[in-house]
Amino acid sequence: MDTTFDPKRFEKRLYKKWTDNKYFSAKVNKEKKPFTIMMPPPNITGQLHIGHALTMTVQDSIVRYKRMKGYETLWLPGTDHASIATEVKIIDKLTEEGVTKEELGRDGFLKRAFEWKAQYGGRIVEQLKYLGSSCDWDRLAFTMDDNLSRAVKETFVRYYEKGWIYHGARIINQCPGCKTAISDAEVEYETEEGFFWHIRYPEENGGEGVVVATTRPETLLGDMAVAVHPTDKRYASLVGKRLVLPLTDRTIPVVADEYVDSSFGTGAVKITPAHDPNDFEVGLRHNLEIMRVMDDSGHMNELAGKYAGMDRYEARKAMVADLEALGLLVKIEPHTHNVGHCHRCHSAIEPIVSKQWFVKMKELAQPAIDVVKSRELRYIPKRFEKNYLYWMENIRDWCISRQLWWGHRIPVFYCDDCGGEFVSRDDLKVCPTCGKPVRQDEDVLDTWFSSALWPFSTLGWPDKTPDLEYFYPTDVLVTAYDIITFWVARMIYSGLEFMGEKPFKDVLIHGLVRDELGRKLSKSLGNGIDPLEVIDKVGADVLRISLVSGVSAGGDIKYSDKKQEGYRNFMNKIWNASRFVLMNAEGVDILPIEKVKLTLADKWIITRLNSAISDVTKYMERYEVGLAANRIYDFVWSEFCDWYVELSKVSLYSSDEKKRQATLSVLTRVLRDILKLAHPIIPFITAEIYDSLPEEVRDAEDVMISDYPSAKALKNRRVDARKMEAIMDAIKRVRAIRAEMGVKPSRRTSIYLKPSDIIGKRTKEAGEYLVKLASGSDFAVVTDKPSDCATVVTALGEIYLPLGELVDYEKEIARLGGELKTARDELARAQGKLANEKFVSKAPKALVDAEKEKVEKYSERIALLEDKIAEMQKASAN
RNA sequence: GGAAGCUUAGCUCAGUUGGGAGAGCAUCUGCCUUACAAGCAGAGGGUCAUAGGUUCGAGCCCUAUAGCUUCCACCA
Repeated sequence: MDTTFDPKRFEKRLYKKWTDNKYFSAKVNKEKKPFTIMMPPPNITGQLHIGHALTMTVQDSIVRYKRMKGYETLWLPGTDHASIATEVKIIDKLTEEGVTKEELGRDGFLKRAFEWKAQYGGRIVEQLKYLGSSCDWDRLAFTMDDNLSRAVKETFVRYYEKGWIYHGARIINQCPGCKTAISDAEVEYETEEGFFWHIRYPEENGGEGVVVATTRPETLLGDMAVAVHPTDKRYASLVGKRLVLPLTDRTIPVVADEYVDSSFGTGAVKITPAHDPNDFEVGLRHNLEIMRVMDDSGHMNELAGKYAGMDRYEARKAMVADLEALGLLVKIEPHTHNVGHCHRCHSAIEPIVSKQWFVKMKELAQPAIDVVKSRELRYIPKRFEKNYLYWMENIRDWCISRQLWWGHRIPVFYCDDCGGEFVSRDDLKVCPTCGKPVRQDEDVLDTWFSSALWPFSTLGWPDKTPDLEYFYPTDVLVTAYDIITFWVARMIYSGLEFMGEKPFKDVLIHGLVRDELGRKLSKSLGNGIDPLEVIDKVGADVLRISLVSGVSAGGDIKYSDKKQEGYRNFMNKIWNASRFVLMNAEGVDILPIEKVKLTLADKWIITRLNSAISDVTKYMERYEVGLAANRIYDFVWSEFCDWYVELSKVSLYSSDEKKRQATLSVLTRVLRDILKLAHPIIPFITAEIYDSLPEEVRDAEDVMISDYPSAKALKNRRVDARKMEAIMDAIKRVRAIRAEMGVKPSRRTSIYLKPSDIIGKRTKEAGEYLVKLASGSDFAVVTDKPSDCATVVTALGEIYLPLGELVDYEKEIARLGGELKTARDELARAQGKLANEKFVSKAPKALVDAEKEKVEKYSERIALLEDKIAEMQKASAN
């Protein structure tokens, strides 16, 4: 093995081995319980970013863990066509080439889109492989694959037949940039500094009329009324009268409607049913006509008179100027308000009345609410349920049609001849009624319409397949919180509706990746992190554990170079510790640890390993991958490397072959279990080292298909472990006092021990460890303190170090004085507690006993320290 | 306007039936001790946001306040 860890030497090779051997593939296997995760399909818009790396690492860690735990584990990968997002990207590219999508035509455009998919979809797959993702590549899915498209049509038809899909004119969010309708969920609101234009609408008969305040004067041309509150005295006399609509020759009525807030603006609102959702409702109540004055791209249409053809902002400017010239512009007031923007292209969205396809949500939503309320389907952490339920309970009908080309075309066919409208699973060419040619609806479906079906469409639905039977419902859905309403909710009601069963048992929500300053990572901020660059520099394992280590349910994680460096060092630590073990184990027959005579240190590390295994297992069962990673880090570094490897050198460098063999058996066994424990999180380095383990401890062809360690497999040796801990306490205290006294490490000294009861007969063994780890030259058990010695009071007993001239009496007295003070404080504290009757009567007995023990212990210690100090004072006087 | 989360060492964060505050990084001191200087040993550093309450006992439970973050709603 090389002296430093270099992931480039093995990551690709190992991944190839895993896929060649089909370790990732899952089949229906009645002997085993299934464990299934559907990968949230990344959009084929580009490449994976650091957020993907996080979510994929969490999923892969869970999946690898479950696989080692003996489940038939399916992690099903795929990509999403991402209708609008991808179409925008492709159009950008076409624009660079100087081509429009219209010039290409629908078929030409789709050809380009599939080429795009091949390129970017392929790249995403490559990236997932670099990360180490153990997904079943034979099942790689794409939302526009034939079978998934079939599922989409099936769904549409079934909804339609139930009367849950309708075609109607409603106010939708029009994105002038993407030139399509978008759903409510795709609108992002931002606070902007704008203006309130106060405009006078004179009375028909020449009266003053009313002043309305608006933030969008360009919609004035579509005004059909002015509304005031029914109880507003200021305008009571005007209700029912007609006003002249400025810049036009139309007149409009004043209506009274509860919707108006008298205290806001001027208390009079212009009503534009075609361009505002609230106004649309008001219009319905007052039987107003709908007059749409803007087209899909945000330009004024032919009904806008002289403003026709102008962009909405251009028209706004022109109209404001004209109003001013007419003396109808009363004032302009600065006004901050929220403006909706397109989630994709960031254009200000325009509410516009339009005929679109909708899904009725009320009935679909109810079971999806119930299943979460009853905790049959759980969010982890729970607090996200509240968000979800609020959204579901207030859900509005879902606008599913998009004026795009890339996506699933709406399976509705029109016959212009007889006026028939047909919904069909198959593509119709002619009208079923009159036999004339039909045309298909031009629009495509919202991209989430297909991803809503992901948990079962990928398993063969609408056919009843063995896969569906076995793997559905899936076990856990892992995703970030920003996608709950878009996607998670839609999968839940779709699963309940079509499968009659929830699509997953748990939803594990993690946060977003942020930089050191807590900012979102983005290209525009320049703080983006490219996962591939990180992998190239430090390897996939480092990236994985760096990401996962900050993850705690639902919280965001911060990524920094420091963190990355820390875990790079950790990998190196594992690498070198393994190197140490394997070098020493060469040529030695390794035995099962049950069959060898164990040292105190051996027994100690086994109890610690046991504890680590049970903690890590507990965390993994709860999907707390971050905590599992931390626990592994602590065990490997602080317990295994810092202590056990050092302690083991006593045996390894001894001439006792049996002892050597025993300790090497423990070293290799513990190392093996470390590799297994850590494998789900850092798969590459663990697999690479596992392959080099001695045959005797390797229990599988590859660590990824080996059994996960079990705490039950190891017998605990608590009593001896406690002896070892006393020795370790002594080592630490000796080291500390040497450092404090400025004793050079090169200066070894004798170590004399006046043992306490805890160590029993094993003082010789204790001495070996002390000499090795606490810079000793030799060791002896004594009953009295030799002269010119510093005293160290430890759990193991009193230790004397002959430091002769280095013993500074004054310093020693001060140091012991300090220890004395702490001991007295502790005593006082324990006595105080015991003096409290209520504590003694109410606290658990074990606790009270512990306090009593403390009183004894500290009393003894105080007496001892007082003695020592007195001795010192005597010695210094001489 | 509604809701949620966060506030613990200089920084990033752990702390899960309430029983003496932890890690990593940073800082300081000393070490090339034959796995590792990407390392080892030692040290300093915290009225656990503030104010109350419950309890024998609160970082943890309850109430209020402040600051930060996010989500939802969208009053022209």
